[in-house]
Amino acid sequence: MDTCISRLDYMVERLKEKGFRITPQRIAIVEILANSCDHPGVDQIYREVIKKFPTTSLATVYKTITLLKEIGEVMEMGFGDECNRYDGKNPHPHPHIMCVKCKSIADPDLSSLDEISRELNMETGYKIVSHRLDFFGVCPDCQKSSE
Amino acid sequence: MDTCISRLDYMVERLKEKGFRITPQRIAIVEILANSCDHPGVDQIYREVIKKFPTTSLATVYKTITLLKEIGEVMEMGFGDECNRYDGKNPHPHPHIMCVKCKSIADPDLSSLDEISRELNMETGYKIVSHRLDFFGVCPDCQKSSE
DNA sequence: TTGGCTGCAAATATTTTGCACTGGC
DNA sequence: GCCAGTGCAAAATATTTGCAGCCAA
Repeated sequence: MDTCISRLDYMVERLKEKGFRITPQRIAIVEILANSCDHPGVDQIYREVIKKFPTTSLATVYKTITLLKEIGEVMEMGFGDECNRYDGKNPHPHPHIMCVKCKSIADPDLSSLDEISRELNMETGYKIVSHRLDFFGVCPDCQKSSE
Repeated sequence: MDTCISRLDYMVERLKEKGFRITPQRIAIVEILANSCDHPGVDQIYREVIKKFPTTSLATVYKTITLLKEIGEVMEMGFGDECNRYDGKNPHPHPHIMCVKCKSIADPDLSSLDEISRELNMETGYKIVSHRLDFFGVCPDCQKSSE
């Protein structure tokens, strides 16, 4: 069942069933997105990929990410300032917390967001399709090192 | 008192007290940011400004917005996809709701966000300095017109 | 008067696109 | 073998910067 296959395998499966070809470059990119907990940016993914496939171009990274976004298996996190960051482990809206110093991003546990969406729907008449909730702060490590 | 002066006057005052010069272009840009409810983007501001001062350059608009961001009187809303949008009426974190069709942005009423921040602080050890909560949906008007 | 501000153009950064070649299926 | 995918370079987009002249204080 679904629960038995890895996120990597699941994403590759999704690509296949949508009729997209499975290339080594795509596997490498999907693998990075599926396995890294640090919500990598494009260039981080790129640097990682060229370790395995040195001729890979940045364009391919962009194209693959765009593809994965379109089939809903990667979520773009929209931090326009720096380059974008991506979540391939959990591509559905959920809260993030970013350290303003080291730029690390973690996934805190916070419930009751869906409830807020529903409340908002009733209140405003909008048909809510998505949301984002991001916190910005200083992580415990950076608080220590700045003393 | 503070409560008696307009947001425009307040922002101009803030620029003065920080030692920045008050130029006609700056007043025009601040006025747009202080008075428009539609959370304008850079080019919308630009097009508005050149109605009054046709020689104004895009660079000046960017510089002024950057300046206002730095003194905390304008909040950047970080919708990286399209160009950025800005809130000059209320530059402090508060929920937004954007229509994915017409790109309009409104300010819904939602309380209890500060509470969530505090909860998060305790839970994660981060020192929260800011947050953003944005909803994406289809506004009532666009729901009608797509039927 | 004078140094910050403006406006122009060039530079930068990021992402997208055109196209010939390659390789997954 | 066919055509989607790749890699390169060029283009498109958004924003920043350098600098000469100007004007708010």
